[in-house]
Amino acid sequence: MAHKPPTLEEIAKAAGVSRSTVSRVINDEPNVRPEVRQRVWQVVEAMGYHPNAAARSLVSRRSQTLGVIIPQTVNTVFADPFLPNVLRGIADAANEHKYHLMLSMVSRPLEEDFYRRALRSQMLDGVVILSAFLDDPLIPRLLRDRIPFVTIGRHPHEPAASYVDADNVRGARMATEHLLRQGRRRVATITGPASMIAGLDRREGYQAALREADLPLDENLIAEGDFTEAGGYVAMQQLLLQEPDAVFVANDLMAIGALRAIRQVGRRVPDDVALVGFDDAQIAAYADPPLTTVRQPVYELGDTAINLLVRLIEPVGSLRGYETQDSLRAILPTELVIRASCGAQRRSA
Amino acid sequence: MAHKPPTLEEIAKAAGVSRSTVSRVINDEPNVRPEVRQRVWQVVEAMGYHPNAAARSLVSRRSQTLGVIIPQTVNTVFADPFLPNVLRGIADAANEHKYHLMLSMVSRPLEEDFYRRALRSQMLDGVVILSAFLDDPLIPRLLRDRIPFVTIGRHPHEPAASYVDADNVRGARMATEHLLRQGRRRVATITGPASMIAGLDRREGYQAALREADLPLDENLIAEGDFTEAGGYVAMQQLLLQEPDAVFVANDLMAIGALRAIRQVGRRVPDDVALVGFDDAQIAAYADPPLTTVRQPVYELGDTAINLLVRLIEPVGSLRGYETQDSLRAILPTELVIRASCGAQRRSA
DNA sequence: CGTTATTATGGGAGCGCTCCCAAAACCACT
DNA sequence: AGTGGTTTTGGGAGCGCTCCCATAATAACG
Repeated sequence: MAHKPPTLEEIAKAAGVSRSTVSRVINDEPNVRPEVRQRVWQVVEAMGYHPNAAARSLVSRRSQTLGVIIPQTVNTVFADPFLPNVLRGIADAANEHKYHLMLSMVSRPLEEDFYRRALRSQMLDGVVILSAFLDDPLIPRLLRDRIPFVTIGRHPHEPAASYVDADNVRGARMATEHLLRQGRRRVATITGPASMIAGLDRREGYQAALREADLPLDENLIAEGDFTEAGGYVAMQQLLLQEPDAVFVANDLMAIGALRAIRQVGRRVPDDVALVGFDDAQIAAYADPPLTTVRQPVYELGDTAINLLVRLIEPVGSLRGYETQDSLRAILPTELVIRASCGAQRRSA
Repeated sequence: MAHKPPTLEEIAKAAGVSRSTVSRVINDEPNVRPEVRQRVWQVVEAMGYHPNAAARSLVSRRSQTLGVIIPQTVNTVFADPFLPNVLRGIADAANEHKYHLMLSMVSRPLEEDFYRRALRSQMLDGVVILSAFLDDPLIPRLLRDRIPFVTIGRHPHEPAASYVDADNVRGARMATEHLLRQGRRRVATITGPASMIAGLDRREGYQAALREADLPLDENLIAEGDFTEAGGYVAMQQLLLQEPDAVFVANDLMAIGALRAIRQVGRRVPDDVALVGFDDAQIAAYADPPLTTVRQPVYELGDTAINLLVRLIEPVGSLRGYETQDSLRAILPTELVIRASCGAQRRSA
C-alpha cells in the first residue's frame, strides 16, 4: 500500500480515461466498452486502488453500515452462548448484503451519547437492537427519527416496530406439554421478570399448555425469577412448599439454581421433581442430570434481523422500504431438546 | 429531526456567524468570543445539529472508528463468557476515547474481503484482533500496510506487533503449584493445541512448576487436547492409564470432559484425582464438584487492548504513535479460584 | 452518405466538512 | 492619535467521490 492511497482521478490518468469512466467500472455500471473496462480493472488491481468510504458516503448519503446495539445487561440477560451466535448470524448476513457493522455496547446513560454520535451523524443506514425489555426507551426515539430498525425480541405494543424473535410461547408450551406427557400433574413454573418479553411469553406458553390439558391454573405454582442462578434457587425453595412434581423453568441458568435447591432438600431430579429449562445454554448439557431444555435458533435470529433490516432500508422502486410498507416481523421456531432432567430418558451415561 | 439534517452552513446563517466560527465552536477550539460561542451552541441545540461523520473524516482523514476482528472460531476457542466480557471492555474503552467500533466476525475466506473493504477504504483508524493462533495470517499484512493494531493474545515471534494477553504461564504455574501443595506428586496435564499461544503458554507454566519442585517431566503425563469437552474426555482416558493423582487441564471445558472420563472408570474427584481447570467459565462454578480454575481478567483484556491501540494511533507531537515507538505490550495477571475439584476444600454444600 | 437514434466518454458541480490565510476588530502602549 | 501586536472572524480551497448533462463516437437506417 502506497503511503497515500490512490484516488479515482489517479487511476483515471493511469488508465488514460476519465474519473467518470473509472467510477462506472468500479460500480459495475453499463455503458463502458469491454476493453476499456478491462484495462481500468487492471490499473485498479495494479495500483491497489480502493474507493474511499467517506467520500462515497458523503455524496451518496449511504454509509453501507448498520448499527448493532447491545445493552450492557447482556451478560445476565442473555443465555450463555447467545451473544457469539447471534453476532455470527448478524455478521454473516451483513456481509452477504455488503454492509458493515458498527457495534454499540453501552450502558443506558451512554446510549444517549451513541445515539447522537452515530445515528444523528448519519453514519448508520439502520440498526439492529438486542432488546429484551418491554419498555426499551430507544424504540420510540428511533420511530420518531424515522431510522430503520429491527429488534431482536418482539415488541408487541409498538405496531410500527419490526422485529424477529424466537417462538417463546410455543417453546414454553412444548416444554410444559412434555412434562404433562410424562404423567406429571402438579407442574409449576419459574418465570422470568415481567419486564421482559421473553419472561411473559414463556409464562404464557406454560399457561396455555395447562389450559389445554384442562388443568387448573394455580398461582401458587408460579414463582417469578430474574433469569439468574440465585434467582432460580430462591424461587425453587418457595415452590418446593407446594410440592410440585415438575417445574418448567424459563431459562437454564435458573434451572441450575432450581436443581441446587431441590437437591438441598433431598429430593431427586427427575424422580421426585422433573425439570425442563429454556435456551439450551452450554451448562444445560453438562448439568447433572443433563437438562431437558428448549433450543432457540440463535444464529437465525441474527441472520433474520439483518435480512429484515435490509428489506427496510433498500429502495423498492424509488421509495425506501420503511416508507412503503408496514413493519416486518418474524417468529422463528423453537425446539425441545430432551435430556435427562425431565424423566423421559431412563438412565443415560 | 428535520427530514434533512442541518449543515454547518445553515447553523452559521441562523447564528449570524460564519461556517468557520461554528466549526470552531463545535470542535472546542479557542479564539471565539464567549458570547458568540454560547449563541452558536444554542442554535446547534435548537436545530438539532450534528456534524456529518463522512464529511468530517473525508477531510480529516480520520474515521474515529476502530475495527474489532473476531475469528469465526470464537465459539469453540474462547471460553464461554469470554466474548461478552472482552467486548464490554473494548466498548467501554472505545467509548471513553470517543471512538466507534466496527465489528468483523468472519471466516477466513471472507476476512480478505473485510480487509479490503474496511481497512483499505480507510474506514478504520486501527484494529483490535482476537488472535488465538500463532500463525495468524493477518498480522504480517497489517504490519506491511502499516495499519495500527493490537492483538488480544500474544504473538511472541513478531517483535513489531503490539499485544495484550493474560499471564497464562503464571496462571498455569499457580494452578500446578496449588496441586503440588495439596501433596499430589503425579501431576499430569491436558494441554491446548500447540498451534495456539495460550496452549503453549499454559503448558510452559505447568512444566515450570514441576521443574521448580524438582519433579521429573514425564512426557507420558502430558496429553494434548483441543479445548473441547470431547477432547478433554479422550485425553483424560489416555492419561488415566498413567494413574495420575492430579491433572492441570488447560481449560474448563476440557476439564468437564476429564471429569466425565474419570467418573466413568469409577474414580472420584478430588479424592482419587484432583483437577484444576483454566478460564473460570460459567460451567466451572456449576460443575460437580465445582471446578478450581484460573481466572483471566477478560474485561481488562479488552479495555487494555483499546488503550494501547489509541496510544498507537494518536499523535505524539506531530508523529503517530506507531511511527515513533516500538510495539506496546501488556501482560495482565491471572488469579487462582479455589473450589472443590482440587481437594483443597473439605466438603462445601 | 447524410440524418437520426444510441452508446460511450468527459468534466462541472457539489456533498459537508476542516484547514489555512487574509482581513477585521480589538488591545495595549508609546 | 499612531504604531505594533494579538485575538477574532470570514471565506476560499479542496478532501474523493457520485450525479448529471453535454459532447464525442459509433450504430442504424433510409
